[in-house]
Amino acid sequence: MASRKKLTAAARRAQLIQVGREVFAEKGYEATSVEEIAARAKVSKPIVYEHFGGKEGLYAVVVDREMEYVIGVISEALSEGSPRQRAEQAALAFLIWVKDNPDGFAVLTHDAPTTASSTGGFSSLLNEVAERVSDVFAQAFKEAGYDPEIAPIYAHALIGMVTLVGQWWSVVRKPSVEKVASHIVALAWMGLRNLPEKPHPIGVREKIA
Amino acid sequence: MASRKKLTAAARRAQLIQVGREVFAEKGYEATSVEEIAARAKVSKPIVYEHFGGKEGLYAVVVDREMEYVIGVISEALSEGSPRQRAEQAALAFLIWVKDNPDGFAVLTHDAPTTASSTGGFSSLLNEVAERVSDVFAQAFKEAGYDPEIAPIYAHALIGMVTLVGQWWSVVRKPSVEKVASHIVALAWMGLRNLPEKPHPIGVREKIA
DNA sequence: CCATTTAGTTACGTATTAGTAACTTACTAT
DNA sequence: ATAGTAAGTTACTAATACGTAACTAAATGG
Repeated sequence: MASRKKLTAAARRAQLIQVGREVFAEKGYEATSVEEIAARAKVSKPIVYEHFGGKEGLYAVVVDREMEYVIGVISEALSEGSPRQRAEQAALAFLIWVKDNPDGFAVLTHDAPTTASSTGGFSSLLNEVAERVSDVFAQAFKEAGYDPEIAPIYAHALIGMVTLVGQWWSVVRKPSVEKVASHIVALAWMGLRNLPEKPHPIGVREKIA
Repeated sequence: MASRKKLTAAARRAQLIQVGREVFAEKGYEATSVEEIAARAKVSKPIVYEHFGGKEGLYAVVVDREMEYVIGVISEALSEGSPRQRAEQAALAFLIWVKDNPDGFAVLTHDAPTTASSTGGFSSLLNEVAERVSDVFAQAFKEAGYDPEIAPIYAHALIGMVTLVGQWWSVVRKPSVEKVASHIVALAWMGLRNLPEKPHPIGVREKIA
């Protein structure tokens, strides 16, 4: 009875996706109720069913959008430049995405519904992102004539690195993403052994390699 | 009515912890019902309440045990040797834990309940592990006279790296943990830039650094 | 062998929530 | 204006799950 205005189907759909992403980000899939989404959109439950068929439907749409977006951003960042530049661009792109789109990031880090997991086995969708990046790596490894079996190790390592740092950063929000990205890339590129100037080594004792 | 035998309180408690860990590992906190836990333990629901007060109680116990264990293992691995040795030992210790205790690992990877999050903000408990490792790093950074503000970046990066690789590995289970650990450590220590012999660089083009 | 304790069970009460059926109100084009 | 349609609501069903009260069966010791 509050807001007596009506939206077009498209507009309401868009709004519901936004609100849904918000709530899924906050509570995760299982803990969110359709009713809460409806309430926050100032609309009644059946509307959600009208547009998305149900909870899973809306979730699927939200996830798909976010996945496509982040994969696109990373792929593009990875598409040209020297290897190091690619790494730098990709890391920065990912962190900027985390910064500008915390809800989407949260949705992908939370547990996926136990049932409808498309690429079964993984609990969080970011593993799926890692899988897709793995393919790119495997390709590169193959072309370079190296063992493609170990490509996933590196792909997952790098994604995992950026992901957990992103998660940490999205809570503390300091220092700047650029600074964080530079440190990450320094680590990934130079290794702990010989980090340049600003970024410093991990341990106290520096003797042996 | 099936199994007409009785266990001692301690034994039942131990069994319930084990079963609970199993189920929480499979479905995550929200999606598991105490009824299922009871059923799998071939026992009726109130027993669970008798022993742990409820779902959260059992979950808390399971999590606490697993946390203490993995933190202990990592701390010990980190306690002596050259910096590189420490890193190697820690990574290997972590991966071995993943290998030998996949359920515990899964529990810590899944979402924690939205309500009782002790160290609020984080969704998965492994972030908490990272936090505790951060402290160790910060200490080392401080003693070495470097900016301790950036220590968490490296700590989270390393843990994230090992975690996601562990998650991937716990699904494919190949190659051996030792091999995986060596690759990870090579990456962390040498960086992508100059990986030794076996581990090869990320990109195709090798010109510029 | 029987009494007391300890482990375990059945049966409920209450609450939440996914999903649906039937009805109503705002918009729009003739 | 008004007929028709698109958007939205109320009210309900069915299922699931947490938690508890009251009761029962097995072990243990005198």
